[in-house]
Amino acid sequence: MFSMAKAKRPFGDELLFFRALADYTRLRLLNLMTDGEVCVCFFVEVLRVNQPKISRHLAYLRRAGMVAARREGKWMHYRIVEPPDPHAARIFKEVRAWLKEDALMQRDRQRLIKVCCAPQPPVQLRGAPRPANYEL
Amino acid sequence: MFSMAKAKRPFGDELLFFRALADYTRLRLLNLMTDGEVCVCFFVEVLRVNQPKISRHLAYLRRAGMVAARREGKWMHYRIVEPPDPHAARIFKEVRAWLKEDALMQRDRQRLIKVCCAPQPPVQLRGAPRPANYEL
DNA sequence: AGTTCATATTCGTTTCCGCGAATGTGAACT
DNA sequence: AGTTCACATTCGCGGAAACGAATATGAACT
Repeated sequence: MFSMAKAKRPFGDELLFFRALADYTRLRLLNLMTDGEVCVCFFVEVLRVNQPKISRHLAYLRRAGMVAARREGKWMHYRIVEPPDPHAARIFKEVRAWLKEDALMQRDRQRLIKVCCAPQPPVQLRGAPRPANYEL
Repeated sequence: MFSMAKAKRPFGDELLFFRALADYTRLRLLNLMTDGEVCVCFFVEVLRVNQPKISRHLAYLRRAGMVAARREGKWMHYRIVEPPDPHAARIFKEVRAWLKEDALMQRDRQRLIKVCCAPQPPVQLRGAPRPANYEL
């Protein structure tokens, strides 16, 4: 499954891994998942990015073996998973630690908390399942 | 100098870093420098890639703060340098360890040794300064 | 059955990146 | 001065990646 990508180009696994990290939107998505799984609708609301773009980038991250999805009725929750390769896993962990210190990324996470815990959530999020660790 | 890239895009440093790693030729170049500095002419010979392409990718790596150059007469030697950011430095170190285990990368390094230590070097390399740690 | 809502995918366009070819630069010579 | 050699940069082109808009899928309802 992870080695399937090797067929396309030489050095497929490593390239797929680094290319997944070489995009601002994808880094923002990973950052929002640092404290647990998050529903797609929250990504759209917090990042103020249209929904197809979010879904496309999440699919990219899933192909790279960095996230996994879980269904809950109509909603999809995405969470970070550890890459099978030990080198990739160590790098990935350090990347997330890097993101955690970045000022822009911190603002994104604060906005996620704000949206989740608001007493009156935005219209688009009525009844949406809140991310883990952000229950009221 | 390193923060200059931030002006272009948000999250400039991190993106520049990961994009530098998201190319097969650049990974090969980094891999060949694992044991010390290497002259440009050896990159061309070992990777069998035309010279402007090598120079362009080396310039990219230098902009990303991953390599530094040293003049020696007509020749230019490139070496790996530690990125200033501690997170980037740790990731970078782990990346090189990853490359070191890859089969294709090992073949590249063996070819570098072969070219350097050949009793009769190829015509293009007559008199070229050999890389560090590969003296006859 | 149909409808709605959340998400995924396809489509066509644009934008960006890497490429080869040609040219430029700068050092070491005659 | 000019020439040669090693490397850097510029140029225009082709392919890949990201985009917005439209459409498809799939689950939970009436």
